[in-house]
Amino acid sequence: MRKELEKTYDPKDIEDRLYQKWMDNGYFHAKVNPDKKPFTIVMPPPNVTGQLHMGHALDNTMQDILIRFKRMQGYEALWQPGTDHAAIATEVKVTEKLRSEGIDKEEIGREEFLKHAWKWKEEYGGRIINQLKKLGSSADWERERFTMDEGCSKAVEEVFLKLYEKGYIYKGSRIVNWCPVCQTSISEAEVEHQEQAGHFWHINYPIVGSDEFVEIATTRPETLLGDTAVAVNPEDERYKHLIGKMLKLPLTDREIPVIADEYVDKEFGTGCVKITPAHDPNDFEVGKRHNLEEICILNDDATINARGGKYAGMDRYEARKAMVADLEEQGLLVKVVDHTHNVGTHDRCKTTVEPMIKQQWFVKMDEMAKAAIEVLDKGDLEFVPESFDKTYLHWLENIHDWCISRQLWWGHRIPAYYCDECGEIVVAREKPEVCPKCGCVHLTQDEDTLDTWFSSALWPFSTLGWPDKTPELEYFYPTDVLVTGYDIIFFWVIRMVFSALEQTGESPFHHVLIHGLVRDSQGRKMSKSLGNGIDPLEVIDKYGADALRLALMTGNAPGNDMRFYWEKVEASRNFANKVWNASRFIMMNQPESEVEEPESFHLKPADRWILAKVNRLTKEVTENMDKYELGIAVQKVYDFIWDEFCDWYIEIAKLRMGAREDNANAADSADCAIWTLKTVLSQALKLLHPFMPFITEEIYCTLCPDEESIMIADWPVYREEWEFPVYEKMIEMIKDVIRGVRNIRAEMNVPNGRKAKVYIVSESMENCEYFELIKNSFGALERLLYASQVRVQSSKKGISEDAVSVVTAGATVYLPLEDLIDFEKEIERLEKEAARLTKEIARASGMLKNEKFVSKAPEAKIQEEKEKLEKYTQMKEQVEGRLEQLRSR
RNA sequence: GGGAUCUUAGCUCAGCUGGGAGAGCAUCUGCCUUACAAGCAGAGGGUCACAGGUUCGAGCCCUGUAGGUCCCACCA
Repeated sequence: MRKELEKTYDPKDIEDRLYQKWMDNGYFHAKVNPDKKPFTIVMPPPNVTGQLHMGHALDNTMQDILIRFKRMQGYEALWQPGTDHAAIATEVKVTEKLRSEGIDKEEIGREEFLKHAWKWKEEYGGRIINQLKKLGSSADWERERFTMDEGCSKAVEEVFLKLYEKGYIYKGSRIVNWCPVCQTSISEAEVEHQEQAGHFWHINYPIVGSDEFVEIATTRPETLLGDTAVAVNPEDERYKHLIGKMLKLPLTDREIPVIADEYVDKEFGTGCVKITPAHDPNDFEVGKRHNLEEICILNDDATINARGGKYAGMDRYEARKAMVADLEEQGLLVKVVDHTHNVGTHDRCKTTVEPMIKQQWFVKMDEMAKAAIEVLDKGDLEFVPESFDKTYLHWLENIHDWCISRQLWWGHRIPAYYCDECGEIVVAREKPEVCPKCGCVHLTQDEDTLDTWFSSALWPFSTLGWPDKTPELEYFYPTDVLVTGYDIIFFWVIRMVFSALEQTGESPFHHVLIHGLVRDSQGRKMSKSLGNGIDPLEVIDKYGADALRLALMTGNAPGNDMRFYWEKVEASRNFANKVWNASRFIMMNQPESEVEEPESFHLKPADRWILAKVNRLTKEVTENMDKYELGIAVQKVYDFIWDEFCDWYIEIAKLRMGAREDNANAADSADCAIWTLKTVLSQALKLLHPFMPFITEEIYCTLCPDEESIMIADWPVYREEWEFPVYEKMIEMIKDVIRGVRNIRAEMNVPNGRKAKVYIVSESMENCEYFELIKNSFGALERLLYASQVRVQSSKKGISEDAVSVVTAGATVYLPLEDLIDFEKEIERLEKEAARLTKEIARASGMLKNEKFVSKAPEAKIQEEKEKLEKYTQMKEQVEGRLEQLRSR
């Protein structure tokens, strides 16, 4: 059956239709199948409220490529998808939406708010999933999960309970990072350090019972209100005498002691540090060591609280201003010095975080971190590229306990209950009927929810049914590879690893394939505020999903950032069109009846050459896929299809098609070409399919109407019987001749219409028993050489001297272009060529004369150089001979 | 302060275990050659940041220097 394709490839015509077909046929669905080996990837769950951005596009393209590749290789390939409830992100959005409707979150209360949030989730949660589908993602949507669905919530509870029982989860009053805008605690990973220009305020604290002062320097003068000591280094001679003395704390009626602590750096600042245990993590530690009072002076919104006296109610910066003014008035402000320092900000809202003492829930990290370090050391977990090992290890080696409670409503509520009577804490799945301690029936659940990453940390196994021992968990877990950006190694990768090790005893994945960021064309991060983001859907709409995918995959190595260029997408679209048209050509030449596989001895050298090429390509692509070198793999397919298959083989085949009617031999040659075209194309399409799923599917199914889908076709394998070194060499020789002739004609500005005779003088070719085959396989070789006639002979007998000559490795070619030839120029050109060859010969012979090279280099390398030397020597002889001839005219 | 990474053609980037510098875009010259002008055939263009070292041989390995980017870090 012969089918036609449209002249230009239009992705819009096919993408949605094919995606629907794949869905309808259930190709994406993976099931437990003991006859196959499993291959599993869990999709990093995008935020339910999210919109597809370039980062998603890159991340999911990579995963889809791997999944499609493995599926074709015969694995039971599961790509487990889902979405994340994204605690703060969603809560902020829902709150904003309600506010725009005039609804106040606090007024309606928790339950009402959650109803709205769920409604929002139902409404927008599917959006990003549909966008992922546009990209061609072959995830198993039947298994789509949500971090707050029943199963995942059960896993969260289970883990919380287990860790609590083990003592790994505890509640404590500790310094946490507090976001005054979001009004919640956040973890260390969520704090972004930003360098900011600030000041050092030098303030005099009067020494009680003396006229003297102690000068301290601070970047946050407002915290003075919470000072409970001033510390100096015990070795600091300047201040030794002050230790134990009391100071009058300015602007207050309190007195605070001077204490000695190693923490103080003598060299920095004035060497005296004000200690505010309630608002600084270091001071907190100092305070613990010296039993200092912790005076919290801030409200949750970072206004000064009642402890702040006259400053109470002011915002922290307002208070700072007022206090500095007052200090100045009292003559206690010594000086103000410019000072840039790092300020912790909340990564979501960029608000400066305020360290505060709060009752929060923490996960004890030391033991689990140790296990996570070991698993990498043992090699059960590998980063690609390896350099991210250090990032991972460094974080784990310096890890602090993880603050997991959030003062939010949208999320997994902490399964802890407090007895209203005796205050007993009960951690349990269900609210207890009575307090186990005092028997009181009034218990209240903890108001807080869990960090969103607490649930995503369980994603690789919670989605497969854990804590139940499901067949899926048994079969698909641990997963094979996790694909994600380097920016979330801390947030997610690490937490998945230690959670999985703790709960399942295994690393959740064997490999972590890390990619970089997609930046704009100027190298800036794409961001909403800059408005420089490119919407992947717009790209897909304009150029097709395949073009976007290819653009994201080419010219980029694992772990590296990349820039987005429309030109790159355009180039990818052009490639799609190239593939499309090559296929169109083949289909146009498809005879009515199917062409049988020819007897192998019928195959012409060019056929064997391209088979050998596609065979080698298969091997190389597979190897690179296995190494996660997706960029290299697809580049190879691209080069093969464009430079070898289209530019050479199709051109050769064209000529043979044209000659079909001439005789039986020509018809046979044409049949061989058709079979080869089809065979090579379909193999190349398979290799390309993971990268460009739509176009390859459309062509494949048109080309092979009996095939159901390329998605479920077998991944090609390397075939010993497709090695044809002799023919390959031959074709490369002819290609040299053709390129040489084209080159010279272009240089001489010979119009294509002007045909010349071409004499190929070559002993190796003329004597070659296969030469007739070569001529056959190129069909009318004349065409490729713009020749009126092509002759091959072993000597230059009978060739006019007034000819241009081209010396190639295997032959010398003469083009009698008498009227065009400029002998001066011709001599000049040949002299240049001779000089070049002389250099090459010197290089090769130099190497070969070097005893150390000969004795140390591998045999193959030596052989290679010997062959080169021989080749160039021969070529130079030819050039010299020709020069002599021309000079003696 | 620690660490990672980068510096290759005008631009953006590849270059896998060391063995004669590549691609895309851009530029220049010819071509509407009946699959494709989203195309075809050619051309020009690079001391691979710099300085040492290892090696028969270095874009690649080692050391240092300079510059850029990123991450981590409790110096008030």
